[in-house]
Formats: sequence, C-alpha cells, structure tokens
Amino acid sequence: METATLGNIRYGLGGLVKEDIKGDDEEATCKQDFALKIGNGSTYQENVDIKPSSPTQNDLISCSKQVPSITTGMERSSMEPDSMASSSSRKEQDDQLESVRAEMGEVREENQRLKMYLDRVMKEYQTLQMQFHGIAQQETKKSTTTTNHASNNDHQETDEAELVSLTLGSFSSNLKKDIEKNKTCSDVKEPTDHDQQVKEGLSLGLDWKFEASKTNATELPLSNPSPLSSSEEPKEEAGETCPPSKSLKTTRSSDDEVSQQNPVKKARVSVRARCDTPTMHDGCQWRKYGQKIAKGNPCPRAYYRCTIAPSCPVRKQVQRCADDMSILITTYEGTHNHPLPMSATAMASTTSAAASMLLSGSTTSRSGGLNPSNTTTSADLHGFNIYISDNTKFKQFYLPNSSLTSSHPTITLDLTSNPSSASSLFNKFSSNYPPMYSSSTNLNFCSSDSNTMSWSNNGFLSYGSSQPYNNRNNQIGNLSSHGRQTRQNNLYQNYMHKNVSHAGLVLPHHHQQGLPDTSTLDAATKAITADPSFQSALAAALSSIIGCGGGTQGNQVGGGDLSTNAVKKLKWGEQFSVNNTQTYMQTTSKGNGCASSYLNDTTSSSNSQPGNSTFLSSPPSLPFSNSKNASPSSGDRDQNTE
DNA sequence: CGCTTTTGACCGGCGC
DNA sequence: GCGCCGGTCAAAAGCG
Repeated sequence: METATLGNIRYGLGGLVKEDIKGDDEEATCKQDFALKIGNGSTYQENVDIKPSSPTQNDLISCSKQVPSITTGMERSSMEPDSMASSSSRKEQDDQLESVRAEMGEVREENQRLKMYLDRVMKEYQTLQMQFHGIAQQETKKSTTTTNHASNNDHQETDEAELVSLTLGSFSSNLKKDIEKNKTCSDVKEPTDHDQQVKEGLSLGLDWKFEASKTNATELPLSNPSPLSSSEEPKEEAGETCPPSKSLKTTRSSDDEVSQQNPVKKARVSVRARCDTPTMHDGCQWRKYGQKIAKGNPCPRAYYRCTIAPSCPVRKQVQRCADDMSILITTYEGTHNHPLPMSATAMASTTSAAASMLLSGSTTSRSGGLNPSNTTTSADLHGFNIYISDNTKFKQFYLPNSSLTSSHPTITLDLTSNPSSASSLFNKFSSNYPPMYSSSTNLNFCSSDSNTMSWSNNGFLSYGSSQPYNNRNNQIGNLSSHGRQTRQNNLYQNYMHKNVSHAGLVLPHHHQQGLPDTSTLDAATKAITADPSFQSALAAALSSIIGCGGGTQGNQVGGGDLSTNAVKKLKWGEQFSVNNTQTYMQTTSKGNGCASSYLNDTTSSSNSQPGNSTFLSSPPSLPFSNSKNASPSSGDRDQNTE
C-alpha cells in the first residue's frame, strides 16, 4: 500500500465521493487514499474499504458514510503519543485535518441530499399507493351508484366506467408506470416536489367528498393529473365553461385512449373568479401565444402557455364572462411537468383537487334541476361551487356558445358565488339549484370586483389594479383581438375602465350586505374541518398565500391542519375586524367575496394599500385575497405573474 | 438584444 | 364539400 499525504487524502475523498466512484478500478484508489501519512513519518491506515461496486446513489451514500470513520482514524493518529512531531508540523496537520473535515462536510451534505432524494421517492411511492386505494374505493362506490344513474345515459355510464377504469388502471396497475408517466408525459418530470404535489393532489381528489353520485363528468381523463398541474385549471368562460356535455361525449371514446397517453389534455379545470385584471395571478409564468374572440362572447379569449419549463404542456385560456365582465374565467389544461413555484401551488392545489374530483368522479349529480339528460355534474366542495358538465346545460348559464370544452371534460370552480353580482351566471344557475349553490356552506373565494384577485408572483393572491398587465400598455387594450374583435374589445375596455374607476370603493361584504349568517359561517367552518381533503387544498392555498412558512409547499398541505393553520394565520393578522374572525370565510368585498377576502377585509376598507395592513403586507395575499398590492413587481410581466 | 405580445394566417374538427 | 369555429403558429412589433 502506498502512503499518501493528507493533502492527497483530501483529494481522494473528494474524488471518491464526487467523481471517482466509477467502478472497481477505483477500489485500489480508495484504499490508497486512506493510507495516511502522519507528520512524523509514521503512517496510519484507515481500514476503510470503500469499494463502490457501481456508481449508484447507494454507493455514494455508503461511501460518504464511511467518511466519518476516516476522521476518527486521523484524530487517533494525530493524538498518538508516539508522534512527537514538532508544533509546526502539528499545525500543519491541524490545518489539513480541518480541510479534510470541511471536505467531509461536503460529502455529508451530498449524502444528505441523496437521502432526501430517497425519501422523496419513498413518499411518492406511498402516495401512489394511497391513490390506488382511494381509486379502488371509488370504483366500488361507483359500481354501486351507477345503477342509479342509469336511465339517461347508459352509454355514458358505460363509457364512464371504462374511462374510469382505464384511468385507474393506469394508476393502480402500475405505480411505477405512473411515475414514469409523470416523467414522460409530455415532458420529463423531475422527481421533485412537483411529483409529490401531484400525488397529493390526486390523493386529495380522491378524498374529496361529494354528495352525490357521479356523473359523466367524473370521467375526466385527468387521469394523472397530477393535481398540481391539472389542478390548475379552470376553464374559461362562458363559452367554454360549460360545455362539458359535448366534450364529454366526444371525448370519451377518445379520451379513454388519450387519457392514458396524453392525460394532460383531457381534463380541464375552469375557474371563475371576479377579477379586474386581464388574468388571474396564479403564480405560474405564462406566455401568451394567441388571442381570439370566441363566438358568443364579446370578450377576447387569450391563450397562454406555461413557460416555467419549456416543455411544459400546460395551457390556460382566459376570458371574461360575457354576462358579467367582472368575472374572469380561466381554464387550465394539462399537467405541469416541472416543479411549481410556491406561489403557484395554491391555485394548483385547488385546481388539482377539483381535477382529482373529476377524476375520481365523486361529484354530485345535479341533473335534476337542469335536464336529466344533461350530464352535468356539480358538487359543492364545501363552499366551492364546482360543476362538471357535458356542455349543454352549462352553456346556457355560462357560455352560450362556447366550444372550448368541446372535447374536454371540464370541472368548474366558481369562486364568484355572490349574491350581489347581478349578472353572475352562477347565480342564475344557483337559483336553479338552490341546494347546491345556495348552500349555506358556501365559501366565497372571490375577489371583489374592483379588486383584482390574483396570485402574485410571490405566490400570494393579490388583488389590485396595479397589474403588470395593465401597467404595461394600458393593457386593457391588450385584449385587443384578432380581426373582428375590435368592437368587443371596446366593450371590454369600457368595462375595465369602469371597474378601475370604482376601485377603492370596495366595502367588505358584510358591510354591504349585512353580516353573514352565523349559521352559515358555522356550516362553512364545519365543512372545512370535516373534510381533510378540502383542508389540504385550502391549506395549500392559504399557506402559499400567507406565505406560510416558507418552503411549505402545497405538498405538506396534505396534512389536515389546514383549518387550524389557516385560522391561526388568519388570526395572526389581527386585522380582521372582530367580527370577521370567522367571517373570513364569507366576507366579500363588493359583493364578490373571495375567500381571500376574508383576509382582506380590512384591506378593502383601507383601500388595500400595500403596506398597510399586516396581513396583506406580509405575504401578500392569499389566493383568494384581493390586494391591491399586487405589486406588479416592476419587472413582472403579466405573464410572469399570472 | 432577447423576450413577450400582437395578430393575421393556417389547421383540424365538426355540423350541415 | 363547405363553412364555421376553436386553437395554434409565427412573423412583426413592442418593450425593457
């Protein structure tokens, strides 16, 4: 064996861990490296046999784990009574030792990283397992419920079942495949938080409890949808929003097939929210790639694509509701194949939950009100108004002619439910379906009109007119349009101007409409606390909004403490007026209540100045908050912030 | 200069 | 087969 100087040892360690683990050849090298030469000439050989059989992570870990022993050896040697080295040589040794230790520290870090990686993988595995169980349960459920639906759509049901089974199959049959899917589907997915989130989302979705039975909608192809990604998404507008029926029908057959291959495109999640800004800030980065006027809606529809990752397949469509321009309909489609920024997790979590729901098929069928034939499904996610439709019926309410959804199962999250909004389609709808929509448990997660609801870059919802978008070029005008849209644009612009002019006049919902019914609040609270899944979703949203502890990504949300945390955080704000403590769930400003609004109650009254209130200033806004702060960070472009 | 938005053109699906 | 329509592309323009 050869002796090496400490310096060499250092090198050896470094090489070992980072580069030299290439194979058997290294074995010799490793051993040599551990032969230490002590100052006085005596040698100490650490009996470490690091022989990486293969350059795998495990090897790395094992190697790095060995490192400490080396240190020990060195220390021993240095302390040897025999070594009568001069003080100078000792100093040298010490220095070298230190450097070696530093090196080891690095190695440890690496080791740590690898461990984390491993953990992540394990978690993913567990998540998938859970999903599998959930799906299995759902399937069972479905089988039971199917009988009920029967009359109208035998085919559909059949199809549905197929879809579901297919989807499930993808999951259940192969967890691994699933993972792979995530990775490959459209893009390579890194085993990052994102994956986890996705999983979470799925699990959440599965957990969602809906009243009813499912309907066609259930089928969503989102099979995979990672919650996150899929989560995102809302559908747009009226035109599109509702059309599910058509889409479902058309899609099914294709969906089944497609879903497995390209699940991303299938399910769509549309979010209706009051928002004055051109787009809702959901934390993701988007790039606009097109704009068009859809039939039946004077407002142009903008097409965005996720730019966080070049290969990300996620797209979103943004359009104002023709009936109520204060409502912005955002439709998300596809699954992100990359980790999402914290700020984007809120929306993602929410949407993913919805998507999951769609997938799981656990929705309430409200066909009764509309047409039985209609395959509309709706659910009240503890306050979130969700509907899954085939198209037909919803069209009437939301988007008269939209074709957006044509072939996509869509789930709509209505964050606008608010009695005050005169034209809210939703309201119309709800009137038809009192039970669901007028439910006392409704949570308003809408932003107030003058206040824009947005997810700021920070990942918080913010609201305000100061949007990058607007700032840029008076963007309202941005919505210009393709050819024939000019007129419509004008309409839109007018609308925008109007809103802007009113900005700042927003009053807390309760001011305008009286305090919320206590019972309602209670119900809402109960609902939230009752459903862990919802809690998770909400938690994710809130956490990101509140800026909760950093780092907490939607993932952790999984937990169920949302309510607790949320409340805590909310309270933390003190800004809630006494009465609002609970109101946060319902408060709305100017009639649009946004969940977030509760947080902002004060805000609204105070004109929501950026720094002003505790709440907003901190982490700006919650996903559902309205903050005028929305500091369009100077550089932010619309797309960026969205 | 690089990135984003704008916007006319193009493509494919669907209904008649 | 034709036209409509949603969705996308890509050249040009705008912006920092």
